[in-house]
Amino acid sequence: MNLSPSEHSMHKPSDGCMEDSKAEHLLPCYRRSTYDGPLASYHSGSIISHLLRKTLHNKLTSLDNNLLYLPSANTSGLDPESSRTEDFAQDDHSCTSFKDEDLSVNEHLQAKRARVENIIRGMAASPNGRSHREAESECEAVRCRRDLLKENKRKQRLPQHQEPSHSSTKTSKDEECHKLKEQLQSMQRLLHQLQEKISHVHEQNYSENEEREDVRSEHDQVKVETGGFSSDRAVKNLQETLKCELTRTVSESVDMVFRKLSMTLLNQSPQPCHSPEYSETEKRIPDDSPSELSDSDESIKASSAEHFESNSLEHQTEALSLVVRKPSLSQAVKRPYPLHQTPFQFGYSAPLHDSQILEHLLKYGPHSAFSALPCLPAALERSSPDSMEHPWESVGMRSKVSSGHLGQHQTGLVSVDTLCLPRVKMECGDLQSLAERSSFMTLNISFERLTPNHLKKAKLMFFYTRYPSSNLLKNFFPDVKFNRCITSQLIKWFSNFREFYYIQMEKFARQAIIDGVNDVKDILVTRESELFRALNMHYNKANDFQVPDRFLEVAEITLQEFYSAISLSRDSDPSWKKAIYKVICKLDSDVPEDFKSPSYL
DNA sequence: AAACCACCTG
DNA sequence: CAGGTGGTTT
Repeated sequence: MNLSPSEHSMHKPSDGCMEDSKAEHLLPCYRRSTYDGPLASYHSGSIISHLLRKTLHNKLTSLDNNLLYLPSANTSGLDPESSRTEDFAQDDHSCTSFKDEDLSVNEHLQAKRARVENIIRGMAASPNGRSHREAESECEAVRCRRDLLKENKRKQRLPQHQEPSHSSTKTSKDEECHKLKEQLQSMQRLLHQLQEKISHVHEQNYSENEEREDVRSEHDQVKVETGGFSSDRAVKNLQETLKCELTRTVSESVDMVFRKLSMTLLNQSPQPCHSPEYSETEKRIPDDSPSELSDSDESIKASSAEHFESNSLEHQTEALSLVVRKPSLSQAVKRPYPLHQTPFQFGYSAPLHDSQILEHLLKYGPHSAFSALPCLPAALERSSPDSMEHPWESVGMRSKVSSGHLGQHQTGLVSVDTLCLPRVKMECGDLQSLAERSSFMTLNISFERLTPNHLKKAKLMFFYTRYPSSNLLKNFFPDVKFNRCITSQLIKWFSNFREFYYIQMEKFARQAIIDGVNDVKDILVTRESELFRALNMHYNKANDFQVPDRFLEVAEITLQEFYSAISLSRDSDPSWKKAIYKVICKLDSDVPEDFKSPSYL
C-alpha cells in the first residue's frame, strides 16, 4: 500500500526542507559580509532620508493646508469629504499652476528654495547614488509646496505680519542648516555603528553555524530523527539577537533624528495657523463602518488623517495618549480615522515611540507613509494578490503607471516610493514578525490588511479547523481589523486550503484503488505517509510546527471516505463529494488558545 | 439580500 | 492564492 512510507520518503523527510529553511531564515542581508552591501546602503541613507523627507513634506503640507483652510475660504459650507478631496486636488494643482508663475517668485524665495533643496538633497543622497534624480524631482515638489505656502502667506498676512528681512534671518537659518547637517552626520555615525554591530553578530552567527554543521554531519542520523528542531531553535535564537540589536540601534537613530528635526522645523517654520473650523470639520467626519469602506475610501482617509494628525499639536498628544489608553476610551472619541491605524503619527512634544516608526514602516510599507499621493488612482493603492505575498512588489508597478499617466511633478513624488524599497524588502519578513511581536500588540494596534504571517497562521490553524466560522476567525486574528473584505479573504484562504486538501484526498484515494487496496481499514495516514508529506508541505512548509495527531486522524477518515465513495462508484454522481464534506466539517477541533495571541508566529 | 460554499480559471 | 460564478442557506 502506497500511502504509507515510500522508500524515498524516508530519505530525511524534513531534512531538505530544514536545510533550506535554515538558510532562508538567516536574514539575507546578513549573509553578505561586504560592508558596503545593501544593508549598508539602506541603513546609512535611504530609510532615514525617507523619514526625514516625509517629515519635511508633512510639515510643509500641514502648513499649506492650514492656510488653505483659513476661515476666509468658504470651507464651512463644504462637507468634509469634498473639502478634503478638493484639498488634494488644489494641492496638486497648485504645484503646476505655481510653476507657470515661477517668474513672479522673488530672490528671497529662490534663496530659501536653494537652502531647502540643499538640506533635502543632503538627506536624500544615498551611497549608491541611485536616488539623486528622484531626490531632485522630489525637491521640486517640496519647493512647490513651500513656495505656494509663502505665496499664500504673503497674500493673507501681509498687512499685519511682515516677513522677517532677508538678511536678519539668513544667519540663523544657516545655523540651523549646519545643525541639521551635524545631526545627520551623527545619524550616519550611529548607523555605521549599527552596521558594525550587525556584521559582528553575523560573524559570530556564521561561525556558530559552521560548528553546528560539523556536528550535524557527524550525527546526521540523530539529527534527522529529531527533524533538526534543536538546531532550528538555536538559529532562531540568533535571529532574535540580531533583530533586537538591529531594532534597538535603528530605533535609537531614527528617534533621535526625529526629535531633533522636529524641533528644528518647529523653530524654522512659521507657526501653523490653527483653524478651529477646520479641526471641527475634520472631527465630524463620520466614522464609516469599516465594512462599507472601499479601498479607495481607505486610502483617502489615510491621507487625510495623515495631514489631520500632523496638523494639530493638541490632537497629536491626544492621539498618542489615546493609543496607549484603553480601547474604550479611544472609541468614545469620534475620529476621522481610527487611531490605531493612523498612518503616521508624528508629535513634536512627545516623539513617537521608536518602535512605532518601525512598525509603521513594516505595517503599511514605506510608500504608504512616505508617498502621500492622494492624487494616485485608488486602484493602484489596492492590494493585489501579488502585493499580498510580496507587499513591496506593487510599488514598481505603481511607479511605472504613475509616471506614465501623471504629470512630471507627481513623478517626483512617486519616485519617493522607489528609493529604498529593494532594501526594505529584504528585511520585511523578519522585521515584520518582530514588529508584530513588539509594541504593535501592546499598543493594541491592528492590521488593516492580512500579512504573509497571517497566512502562515491560517495555514497552521487549518490543521485544527477546516471550516472555521467567521467568528472563530475574528477571535483568532485579534490583531486584524476586520471588515467585509478581510473576512472574505480569510474565508477564501480556508476555502483554498480545503480545495487543496480534498484534491489530495481524491488523488491518493484513487491511487490506493489503483494500487489494489481492498479494505478501507488498510487506508492509514501516518506522519510518514506521502499524503501527509504533501499536506504538510502545503500548510507547514517551514516544518516548524508540530502537526496535531488529530489532524492525521481526520486526514485518514477523509481519505477513507473518498476511498469508499470511489470504490462504490458514487463518484458518478456530480455532487458525490458533498456527503464527504458533510462528514469532514464535523471533525473540526478547537484551535489552541495559543493561536489567539497576535504574536503567535 | 447577504453569507457561505464549491468549482473553475489564471 | 484570488477572481469570478453559480448554488444553497438563512
